[in-house]
Amino acid sequence: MSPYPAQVNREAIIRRAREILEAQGVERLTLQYLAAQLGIQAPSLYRYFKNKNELLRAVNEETGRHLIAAIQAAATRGGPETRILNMARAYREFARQQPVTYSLAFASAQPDVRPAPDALEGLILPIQKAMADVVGEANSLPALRGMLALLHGFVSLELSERFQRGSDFDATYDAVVAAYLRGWQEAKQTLS
Amino acid sequence: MSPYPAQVNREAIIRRAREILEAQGVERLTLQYLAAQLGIQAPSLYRYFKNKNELLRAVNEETGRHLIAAIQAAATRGGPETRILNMARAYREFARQQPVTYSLAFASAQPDVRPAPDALEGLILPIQKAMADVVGEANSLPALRGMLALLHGFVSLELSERFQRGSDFDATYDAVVAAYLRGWQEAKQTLS
DNA sequence: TTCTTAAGACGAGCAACATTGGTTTTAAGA
DNA sequence: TCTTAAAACCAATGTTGCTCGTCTTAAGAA
Repeated sequence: MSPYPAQVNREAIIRRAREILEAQGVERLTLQYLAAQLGIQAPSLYRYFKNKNELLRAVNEETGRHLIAAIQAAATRGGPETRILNMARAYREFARQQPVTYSLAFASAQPDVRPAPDALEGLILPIQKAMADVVGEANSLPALRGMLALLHGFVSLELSERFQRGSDFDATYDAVVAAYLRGWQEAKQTLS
Repeated sequence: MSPYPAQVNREAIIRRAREILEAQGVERLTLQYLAAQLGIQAPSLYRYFKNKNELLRAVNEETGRHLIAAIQAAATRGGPETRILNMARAYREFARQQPVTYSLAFASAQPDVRPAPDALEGLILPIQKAMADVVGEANSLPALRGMLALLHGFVSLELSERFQRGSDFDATYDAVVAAYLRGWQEAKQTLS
């Protein structure tokens, strides 16, 4: 096909970039270093990505796909409350296992490195579904948004060590998610 | 006192840096540009800050102080639930009015630019106090953490436009905060 | 008033970085 | 064997954070 078999491709670049991120941190992910790890020169990366931000966006969308997979795998069985708790745990587990890529993908202020919104739909859908079962269709959307905020907020604060340390985050997390759900269920009973 | 009256000082530098941040974005806050806006040269800034990260940390701690003032001003009157709702609204209002500085201070992944934990104690205390009144002392700490997560998470997702647009965020926010509080109150009743 | 002094500002320059343009290398297909 | 075009490279540029040594200036001592 091609008159010059490529030594790399987008997938390989993204994979290596994510490895560098988790193993050595964001600041080590320079184009020079990434290229060197791939056995090529930095300018060659521009064959595959318009610029560094586009590369980062691709990395973040890959992170999004992994997170989606983790969420979906956690929502296989049980009632809606159980599924939500399991998804919430999987969400936090994912962020704790891949803190650098998670932060880069979901806590970055830069607009042009964020995953495209529709690339994250698979993340929202299973949670939305279970939430609708728990709190009812009427409150489904605001309840979902609060849940996403709660998960992302807790994980962000935990990763950036803004909680005072010393207590059991696992139990706190479960309790917080449960409390939030209870609050919406209470509303449901009140309104119906 | 000094044999050479300074043309700038830490406060003036921090103030100008925050102006640049909100008016022109993070990427415009380079040492060269900041210095030029102050009428000095970039190397002179190193008289006042060890490096750029220390400058950013000072900027973020100033942002923290402003946020604390806004929170405290919002918690002056009313019962605990009212105070919490008002503080939550003030928190979001602050972040919406100063999105760049807020994101830099509280959504940044860089550890060494984050405000020192004890610099944010004034932020936590009033919320903690009101939370204790609402959910009881026993659950006070986990409930507080969940509340902080909820506020920060909601604001972060809203600022980074990760909610699908089109609905009333004001009402959603209030409803979400109220639901979370209700959930803990429910637990209190159940346990007592 | 003159002199000493040290803080404050500057100029020059470095290394790391992303990015670009032009050139060379390579292997597939004619 | 020759043509071709993709892939990789080399050289170079502009920007950035940062350092070093030097000069400038006004306060306080003489």
